[in-house]
Amino acid sequence: MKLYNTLTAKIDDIAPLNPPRVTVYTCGPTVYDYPHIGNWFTFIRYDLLVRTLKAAGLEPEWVMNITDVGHLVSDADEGEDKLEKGARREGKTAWDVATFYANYFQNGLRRLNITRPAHLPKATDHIPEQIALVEQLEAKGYTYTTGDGIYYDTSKFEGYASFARLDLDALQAGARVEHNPEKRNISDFALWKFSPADHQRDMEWDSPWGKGFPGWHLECSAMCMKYLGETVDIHSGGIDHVPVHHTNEIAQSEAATGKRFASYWVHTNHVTVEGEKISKSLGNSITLEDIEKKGFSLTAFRLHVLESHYRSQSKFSWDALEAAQNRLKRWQEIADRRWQVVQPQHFLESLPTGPEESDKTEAEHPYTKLGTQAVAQFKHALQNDLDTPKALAAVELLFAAIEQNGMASFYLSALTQLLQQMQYVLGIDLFSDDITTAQKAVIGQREAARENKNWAASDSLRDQLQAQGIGLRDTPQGAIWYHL
RNA sequence: GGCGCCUUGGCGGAGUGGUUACGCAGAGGUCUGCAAAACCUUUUACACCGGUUCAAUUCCGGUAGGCGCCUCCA
Repeated sequence: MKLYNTLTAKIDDIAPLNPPRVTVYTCGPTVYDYPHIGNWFTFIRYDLLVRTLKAAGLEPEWVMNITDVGHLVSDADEGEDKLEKGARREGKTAWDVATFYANYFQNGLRRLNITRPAHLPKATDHIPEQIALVEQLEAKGYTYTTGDGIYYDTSKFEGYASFARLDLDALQAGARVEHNPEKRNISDFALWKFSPADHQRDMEWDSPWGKGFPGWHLECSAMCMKYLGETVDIHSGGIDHVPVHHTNEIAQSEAATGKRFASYWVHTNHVTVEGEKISKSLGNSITLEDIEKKGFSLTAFRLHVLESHYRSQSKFSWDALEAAQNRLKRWQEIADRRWQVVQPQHFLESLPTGPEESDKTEAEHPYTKLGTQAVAQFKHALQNDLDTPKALAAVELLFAAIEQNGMASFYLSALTQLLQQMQYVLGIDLFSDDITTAQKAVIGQREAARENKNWAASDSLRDQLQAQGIGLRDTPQGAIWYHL
């Protein structure tokens, strides 16, 4: 299994600390509003990562946090807490907002067939752990106090800039936002923020430094280490987290433990809509409900996500989603043909005959090999940095052969294997049930009616099946059915 | 202003120093009782300008355009 590692800036072989166990931490959602498709792109891709690790014979233990406090409007710890802001907008408390959107998020995981992580810890359930981490950092001299909180002194952590390859001096010169003037370095960030004097927060806790709430970066370090140990194998998140959030997580965690925080860092790129990034202010935050409202299935959406590589900046458009839905429909029809094996005459003729060639059976036939190749290519593509577009091309390789040559018996094993892989690794289930004996009988009757050119009877039988959700198409080899 | 990425045919999207990616859509044709498919064909695809090379879409340099992060955001 190979993955691009932000830490080393190259594609690395995954070697977990304690194989076959592999620990995976993902930065989850901040539950202050409905997630948009960009968020879901990310979570589908991490689901893919976990499923692929499993398919590679590893035993992933996946933890995804839920941020329900402390994520300020700016990632650099300025501005208002998103939860408190959301609460004001909706006329609820921050606690209500967090609960509502956390539930919505977990529902979304189910709807999109995203593997449920082993743990989905909430920041508000881990305040003591976070306070303990700040105390550790304080004891080691990494912190200082300002009027509004306890800050981390990034100049004390050697190599702070190296993970994201930051140019701190340039950052200083280019800063466009007003920062807390008490900060010693522009990159310093809050570990613990004091509650404001002028109003009462919904969420606040006592701490050795006074009443307040934890900084956003702190929760991930604390929960990751609590559930997965001081060194996690794979840490993942959106690409936007590289320069600030993950850089700060590394600084906090490694300063506290003196150990490497994560061996592999995996980042997904963002998706654009109409060539622009998704943002609340641009009003292009499409939700799952919007997708369903337009008549698209969430499976089609999932397939669309998998049609691009996770590290490329992908594009979302309704046309592209429609293309994915059409493709999915075609695939479902091919999957149905698992039940309709017909040995095409031209294959039988092309098979070698004669006693001296009796070993050269179907297995060596080029058409049979094609199926084996497709399965191999599929697996290889995914285990090589999650190359889903290439994996989908492998699926097409076999599916096109079936469409062109017919559903011959020697495609059956490859088809079944690919359908299993798609269900297991891609999370797209194309397995369908066979039609009933009665339905098969109807098809037989219709064939007979057609023989007799009794078109009225033939059409009525076809309508009868259509009402049961079975479509037919006539071919020279007979009728092929599919689920509508 | 700083840092980074990208530019492939109508759309989406891989990949490669010389051989069809793939999907969706469009056009023409074959087949067809109807329907639905299927099959075949199809528009000089790799931003532009140089360079390296026997050969570049694929490597190097530059130009133009787009995008992302530093600020709402995965």
